[in-house]
Amino acid sequence: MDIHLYNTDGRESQIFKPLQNGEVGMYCCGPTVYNYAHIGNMRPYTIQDILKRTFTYFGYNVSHVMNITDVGHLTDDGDEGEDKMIKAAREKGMSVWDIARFFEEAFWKDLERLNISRPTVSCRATDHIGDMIDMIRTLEEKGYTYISGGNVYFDTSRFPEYGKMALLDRQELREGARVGVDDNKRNYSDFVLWFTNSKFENQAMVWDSPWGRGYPGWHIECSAMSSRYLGKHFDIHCGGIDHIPVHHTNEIAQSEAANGCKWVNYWIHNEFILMKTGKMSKSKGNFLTVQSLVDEGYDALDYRYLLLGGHYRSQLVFSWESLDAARSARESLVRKVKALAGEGQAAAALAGKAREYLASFEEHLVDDLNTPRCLADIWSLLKDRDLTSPDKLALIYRMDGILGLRLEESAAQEEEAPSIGGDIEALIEERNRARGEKNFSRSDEIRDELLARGIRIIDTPQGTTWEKV
RNA sequence: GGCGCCGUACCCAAGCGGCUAAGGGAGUGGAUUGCAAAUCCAUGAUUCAGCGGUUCGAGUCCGCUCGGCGCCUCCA
Repeated sequence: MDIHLYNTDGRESQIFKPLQNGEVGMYCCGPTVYNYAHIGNMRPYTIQDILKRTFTYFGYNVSHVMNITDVGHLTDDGDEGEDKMIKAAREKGMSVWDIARFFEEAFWKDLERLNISRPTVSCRATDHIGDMIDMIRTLEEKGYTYISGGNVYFDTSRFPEYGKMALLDRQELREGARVGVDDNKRNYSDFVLWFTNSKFENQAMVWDSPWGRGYPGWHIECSAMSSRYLGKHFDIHCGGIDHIPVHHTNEIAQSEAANGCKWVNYWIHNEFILMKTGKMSKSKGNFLTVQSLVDEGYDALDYRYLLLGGHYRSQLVFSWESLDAARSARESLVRKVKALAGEGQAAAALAGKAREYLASFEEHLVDDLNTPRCLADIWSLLKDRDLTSPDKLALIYRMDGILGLRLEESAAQEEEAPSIGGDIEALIEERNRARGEKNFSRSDEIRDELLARGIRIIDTPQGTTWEKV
């Protein structure tokens, strides 16, 4: 089945053609580990997870590489400001190395809670300084660099295709609109490959290099590490839409200049999650973490559902109301799946109308990952009276293999009795006795009491059960 | 100033030239229930910000107006 993806390079939907039959190499920009990742950061990882599952579903072998940026970068725009890692380290009273590991662990935990599968390879920038130095040397040998003010710069005027993917030539950039102009640069768009001349003090992470002791510029890691793990030319590069004009533009320039060939075939960029007050960003402080949603009583998967409810290339404004709606929908799905599972096993094979539903789902999936439609397919098949329960279960389990809402797992989960300082069963028995005697004030009293302790009573024709609120 | 995106029911959100404008949440009515919860059934835009235009046919293409947002070297 053809997989259609919107390629930023060309700004059109294209049929995915792998470089090697049955193989996909994808590189995804990973986290900068000086703080917790926020829920906006989780959108790219979620959609990349969907993309990867889609390829796997259709039989591809996926090599998924993600970097961990654990080298310090700057708090301010341009070459001003304090190193973020050092700032965090000072504030937490930890070393920069410990800070990096601490937030990296927190990141993996968030991915796990959102049911995002781990990349095939995750690579730390600090483990690949040698690769970066090698690449800078190659660029230097080929004449793409110059040294100015103690730092090594990439000379963008030597790379005629600079900014092609980002369509920068169409824009009249307002130089210095937000950022101080670096007088050491020959061209406005030039960028640092290697710093030896730090503008801030106490740089904690430094390495020896042919240009002196220092540290890498912030674009080179992705070029060096992707080439190492995926080769000089690979299929897909993913990231947030904000990376298009600078980070990815610079990555393309230095990679293609160094490698002497086309670097990436498909660029997949996700739009932003916004707060009502505007963009969510670490430096603005108006961000929410996965943990903060959990603290508010939500399941991380409620957020995954919320993300899947919108298309990845559209902005999505986060609100508690929409998270509530996502939670209601997800919990309802789990209940329905649970009910179906109670009726028997999933069908071993799909036939007739069930196949039509699967076909529809697949069609929506390969249409640039139209997850809102995929969710709609699930809801439609649930309501279809012509499908048997085993068919529905089989379909849902299969579809959830892509959507990753852990429906099977959640439905199979036995409710764990919270400790309420008493025996739930005994109270339920007492209540049913009261109901039998039509003593409803007593039975309602017991129900309210249990509800206050987090247990909701459910009367069914088959008897009384309970669930955690 | 330049580049780009968006405006679809009470809310979120698909649809991107052609059957009756997906789906979810909330609401309402009914069935069920001692009452609830859950579940099931029913119910929702003669209409897609506004105004023009192109077309046999337009949320869907073009222009203008109004409103919102993002980017222009920290950023997913």
